[in-house]
Amino acid sequence: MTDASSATPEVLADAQIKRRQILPKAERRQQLIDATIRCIAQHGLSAVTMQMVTRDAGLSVGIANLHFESKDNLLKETLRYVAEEYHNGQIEIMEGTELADLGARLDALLDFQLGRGVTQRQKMSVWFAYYGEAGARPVYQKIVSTVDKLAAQKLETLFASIIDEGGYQGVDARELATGYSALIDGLHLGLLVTPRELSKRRARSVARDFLRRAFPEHIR
Amino acid sequence: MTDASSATPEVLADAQIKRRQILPKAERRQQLIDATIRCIAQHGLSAVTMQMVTRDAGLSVGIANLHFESKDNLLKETLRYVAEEYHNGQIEIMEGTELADLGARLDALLDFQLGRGVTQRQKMSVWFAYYGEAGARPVYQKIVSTVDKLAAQKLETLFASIIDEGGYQGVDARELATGYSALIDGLHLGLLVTPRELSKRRARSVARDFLRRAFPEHIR
DNA sequence: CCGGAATGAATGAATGTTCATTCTTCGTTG
DNA sequence: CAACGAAGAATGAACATTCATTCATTCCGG
Repeated sequence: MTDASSATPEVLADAQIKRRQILPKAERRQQLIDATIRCIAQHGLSAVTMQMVTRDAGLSVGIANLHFESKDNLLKETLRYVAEEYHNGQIEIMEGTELADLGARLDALLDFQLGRGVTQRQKMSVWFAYYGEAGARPVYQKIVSTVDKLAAQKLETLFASIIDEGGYQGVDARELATGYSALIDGLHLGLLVTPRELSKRRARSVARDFLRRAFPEHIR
Repeated sequence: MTDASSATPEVLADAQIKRRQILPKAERRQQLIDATIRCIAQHGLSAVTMQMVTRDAGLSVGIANLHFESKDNLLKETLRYVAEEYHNGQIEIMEGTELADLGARLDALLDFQLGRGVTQRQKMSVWFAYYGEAGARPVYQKIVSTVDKLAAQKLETLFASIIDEGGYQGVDARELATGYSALIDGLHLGLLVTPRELSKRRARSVARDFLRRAFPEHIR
C-alpha cells in the first residue's frame, strides 16, 4: 500500500529487475535476523510485522515462515543472536590472554560495553524491547539469564583478581560485579531513552568513575 | 472464547448480577489505567488488547474509547501515570523538610527506589515495557525525560549538599548523580529479568555500597 | 423524564500463516 | 559440453483470525 513499485527491495534501483536468488539456509536466516533488528529499532517490538521484516530484507512474506517456523520463533532467535553477540564479546575480552595487565583489560571491557558496536541505537533498542517483555515471557528471561550468568561469573573472577593484586580492603568482588553490571545496563538505558541528557562520552566517564573509586590503583 | 460466563468481571462472584454503574470520569480513567498496568505486567505490552484491559477492569469494550480517545492514548496516559508516580515519590523525599539529616534522606530515597512500592513486578514491567518502545516512539521519550529531568536535578542538588557537608574531595555531584540513577535503573532491570540471581535485599546492599564509597561519612 | 454514561454487537482493517506455483541450482545423462 | 530433470528454495495471493473502533441502544442518576 505504501509503495507503488511492487515490493522492490529498498537497496535496489527501481529500474533494476529483481532476480530470485537461492542462498544457503544460514545466510538467509542471518538476513532475516538483521532485518528484524532494524525493524524493532525503527518501529518498536510491538509494531513489527512479518511483512515489514521481509520487505526490509527484500524478500517475500513466505520466507520467514520457511526458515523460522513462526514469528514468535524469529523474534526469539533474534533476541538470542543479540544477547550472544554482546556476551560473547565481553567474555572474549575477559578470557583473552592478549591483555595481561588487569587494568588494561578492565579498560577494554568498558570500551566494548559503551563503545560503538554495542551502543548503536539499533542494538540497544532490541535489547530493551525484549527486557520490556521479559516480565511476561519466561522464554526471554531464560535466554538472557542463561547467557548473562556466565558473563557475570567471569566479571566476578576478574574483579577478584584485581582486588587480590591491588590488596584492596573491604571490597566484595561479587557485590561490586553486580553493581558494575547494573550500572552499565542503566547507562545503556539512559543512552537510549534520554540521549539528550546523557552522551556516550559522559556515560564512559561515569562508568570509569565507578571503577576508579573501587580500584584506584588500576584505573587512571 | 476463553470464558463461558459472558464477560463477568474477575472479582465478582459468578452468581452476582452485574449492575451497570455510573462513576465520575476521573474514577473510571483510573480504573482503566490500573487495569492497563496489570495487563502489561501479565501479558507484556505487545500482547495487550483493549478487550483484555476492559475485561480486567470489569467493564465493556466501548468504555476505553469513551474515556481515552484511542488505545494509543490509553497507553500514553498509563505511562505518564507510572512515570509521575515514581518521580513524584522521589522528589517528595528529596524536597521534604521532614528529614533534616542528609544521610537519613539518602537512606529514605534508597528505600523508596528499591522498596515495596516501586519494585513490584507490575510497576517494573510497565516501566521497561515503555523503555523498550522508547527508541521508536519519541512521545514516550518525551514523557519520561520531562519528568526525569527534574528528579535528576534534585538528586544532583542533594548530592552537592552532601559533598559540601562532608567535605569530600574530587567528587563531582553531577557525575555521581548520573551514576547513581543509572545504577538504580540497572538494579530494577536485574530484579525484573533475573530475579533468581538478584534479590531485593542484595540490590539494596549494592546500591548502599555505591553510596558508602562516595559518602563514607554519611552512610552507615 | 432527560442527559449522558455505559454497553456490546457489528465493522473493516491488519496480520500471521499456508500452500500451490514458479524458479534456481546442480548433478546426471546423452 | 549441452540438455535435462529432480530437489527444494522462494514467491505471494488467499485465508482465517484477531483487533481497534464505532454507534445504535440501554439504562442509571438526579
